[in-house]
Amino acid sequence: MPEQENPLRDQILDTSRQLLLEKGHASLSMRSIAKKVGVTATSIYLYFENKDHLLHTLIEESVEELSVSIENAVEGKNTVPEQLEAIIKGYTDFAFSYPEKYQIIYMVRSEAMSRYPKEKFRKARRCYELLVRVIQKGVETGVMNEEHPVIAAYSIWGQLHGIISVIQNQRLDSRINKDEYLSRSIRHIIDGYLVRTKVS
Amino acid sequence: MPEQENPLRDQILDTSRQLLLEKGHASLSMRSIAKKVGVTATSIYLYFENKDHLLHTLIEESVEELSVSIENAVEGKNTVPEQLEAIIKGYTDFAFSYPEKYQIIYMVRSEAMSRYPKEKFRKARRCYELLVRVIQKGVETGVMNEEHPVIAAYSIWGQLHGIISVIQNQRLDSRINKDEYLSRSIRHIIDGYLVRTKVS
Amino acid sequence: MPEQENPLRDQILDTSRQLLLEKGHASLSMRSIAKKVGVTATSIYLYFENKDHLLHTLIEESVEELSVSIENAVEGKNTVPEQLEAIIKGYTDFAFSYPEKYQIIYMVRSEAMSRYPKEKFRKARRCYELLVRVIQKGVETGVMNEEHPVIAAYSIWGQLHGIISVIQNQRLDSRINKDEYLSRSIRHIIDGYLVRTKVS
Amino acid sequence: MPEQENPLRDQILDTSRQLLLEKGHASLSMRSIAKKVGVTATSIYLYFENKDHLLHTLIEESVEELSVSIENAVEGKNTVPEQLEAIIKGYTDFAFSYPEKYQIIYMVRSEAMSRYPKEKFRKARRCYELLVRVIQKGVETGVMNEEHPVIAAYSIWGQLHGIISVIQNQRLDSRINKDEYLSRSIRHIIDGYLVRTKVS
DNA sequence: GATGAATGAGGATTCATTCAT
DNA sequence: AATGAATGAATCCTCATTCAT
Repeated sequence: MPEQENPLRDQILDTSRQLLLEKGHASLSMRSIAKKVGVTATSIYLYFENKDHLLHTLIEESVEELSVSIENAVEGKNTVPEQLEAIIKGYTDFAFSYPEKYQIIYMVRSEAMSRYPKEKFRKARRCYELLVRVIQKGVETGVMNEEHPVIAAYSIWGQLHGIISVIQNQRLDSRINKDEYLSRSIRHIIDGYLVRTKVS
Repeated sequence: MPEQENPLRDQILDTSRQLLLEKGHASLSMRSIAKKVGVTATSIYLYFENKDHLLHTLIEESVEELSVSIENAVEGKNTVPEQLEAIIKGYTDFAFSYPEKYQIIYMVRSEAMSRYPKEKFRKARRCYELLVRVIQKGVETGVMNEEHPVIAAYSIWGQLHGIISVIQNQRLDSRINKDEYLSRSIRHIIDGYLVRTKVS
Repeated sequence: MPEQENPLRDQILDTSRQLLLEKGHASLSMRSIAKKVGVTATSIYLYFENKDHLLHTLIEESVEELSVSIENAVEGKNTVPEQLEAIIKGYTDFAFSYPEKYQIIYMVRSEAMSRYPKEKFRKARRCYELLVRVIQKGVETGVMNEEHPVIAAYSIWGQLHGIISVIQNQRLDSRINKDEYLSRSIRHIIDGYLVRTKVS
Repeated sequence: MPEQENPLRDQILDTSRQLLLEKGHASLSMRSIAKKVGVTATSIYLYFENKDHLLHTLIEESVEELSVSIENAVEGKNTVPEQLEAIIKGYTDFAFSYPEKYQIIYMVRSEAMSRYPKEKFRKARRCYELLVRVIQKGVETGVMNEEHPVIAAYSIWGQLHGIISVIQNQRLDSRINKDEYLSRSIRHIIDGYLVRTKVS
């Protein structure tokens, strides 16, 4: 049951994402979306009950796509380090392939989020669970040493999101190459969790 | 040129911070600030050219205080691991002691930041330089192994900010204790940078 | 030319009346009617040229039914007091049996009425004429004493409508029983017109 | 403590009343008021918190003035019939001297009234109480015969309002003279309550 | 220093209506 | 006979800002 495809609906979503990234969510108005799409503001209400619903759809779709990206990345990987790297790669690939979608997940937080239906949060939790399972397996196989895999999962996610934020919010020193920053940061994050074998 | 001290000016800034944290930046209006302060909206313009300038002052002051917090924390620490921990402690202490100030540094990004005078960014860089120097010393003394200390400094900062964001944006799983999450995450971050001696 | 009977048309009228009473005429929109009926707003335009025409039809039908109610009530009554009471009973019975229809006759005045075709007013006059004739007969038989029966008829009608309005607009003191208020008021109205025989 | 006099505030109220009478309350918008007054819609909000407050002020002022009109009219009258006639005169004089104010009391009912602060209703009750007392005195002195003076008061008021409505809503037959209609109707209303002495 | 009055632009949303299908 | 898509005008209201005082 694919969300009933509709070109204008999709265009509204795309444009919203674009404006959200360009101008920030404070400047995202129904009017501005409509103007950029080339329709009347009224038309948006044919596809979305109100602004909140539009924003929620935006979030929901992004969360869904992020989950898929991670799940695809991890598929076929067998060892824990490989799986961990894959999850991280799936996450960062999505973040940089679709920065507007990635940022929406966090950006619209304060206002719209407070009215975000609780049940939809659960969907978002899907990818954490994948990460938790990998960590648990890591503990079992001895490559990790975590008392609380759930906490560890949230730690990894937090660190990763922090790194991505620094890049996407343009807070990185201009002399630093973004890719190098990203890969080195990831290396350090992973290093913080893998039990290192003796350096003979 | 000491910032011309003025009680009303300070009150405006304080109230702005408070409202920013309480209601979110979307609800921060000149009127609401004025109302809470107990003056006319017009009065704010006697101290700040416009809303942007007010927000920029808010950011600037927060950045300054954060720097001081970090510098104080590191004072008197001699070894690199101690200094590193102190910097992180100074950073997180500030973040959780003055969440409204901490969040302002990042919160107001999208809108006001685009108009934030570039020169002021440099002030913010002061604390990174402190961190960079510690890392350099770590490399020299052999407890760290970083090709590019500047990148490493930005990595640590990014990771830390990510962890704090997760907590402050209320995205942490409700079953997880915040303090435990923070301390464990910090442990992992540091672990990712310190060369570990043999586990015999 | 019987009003072309059509189930959807009737349903639109019924629903409009219902909404008018439930939500008040300010909330009566073509959309809300359509939604409740279960059709598109566009469909209403197949049966009514526009909102005004719809409202006018509503008024017209109500006026017609009110007339019938009065005429039925008076049928078979022979004496003037009996006929007068019957007319009043027919009027009030209609008002309280079909409050939505009764109120429509007066409610929609301000806006729609100004555009209400004058000729349709004449239909409404039918029941006054009945009342006028009864009063004339009352004068002839000596139970009444009116120089201008037409004026008297409008007086009775005005008073009656006032009483009903007080009840239906919920302006009656909550301690007063509605039925008692109505019957006592009617008694007083009639008393004001009947020549009273000596109180020996 | 006179309502702080302000010319623009008064003009807004006057214009609102005028528009309310001319176009009906469905067409009364903040914009239309502002336009007619010659200011921006925003300016209205300097004097009234919102549209409801404006309407409530309108109602309140009218109720107050009506009360005063009635109280003034009855002053100095000593006998019950005189007092009764005076109350009615005070009521109708107000209704026809300031039709826009009179109609506001009833017109804005459905929507704005539901949000009308309950306490303000009590003020409106003041004039009923005056009427009730007169009726009680009438019963005591034997010129009236009412079991329930309160009900009788509401009856008189209802009848009176009905008569006035017929005139003001332009529902009177064009052949009938308004003043004659009014005076004759009042005569009949009063006749319905006074115990008539024997017609010898 | 501070205010009160005013504005113009813009916010989300709702409405009656039209038109092609 | 009915619909779905679209519109333009209108709704209330909020905002940052200005200006004379």
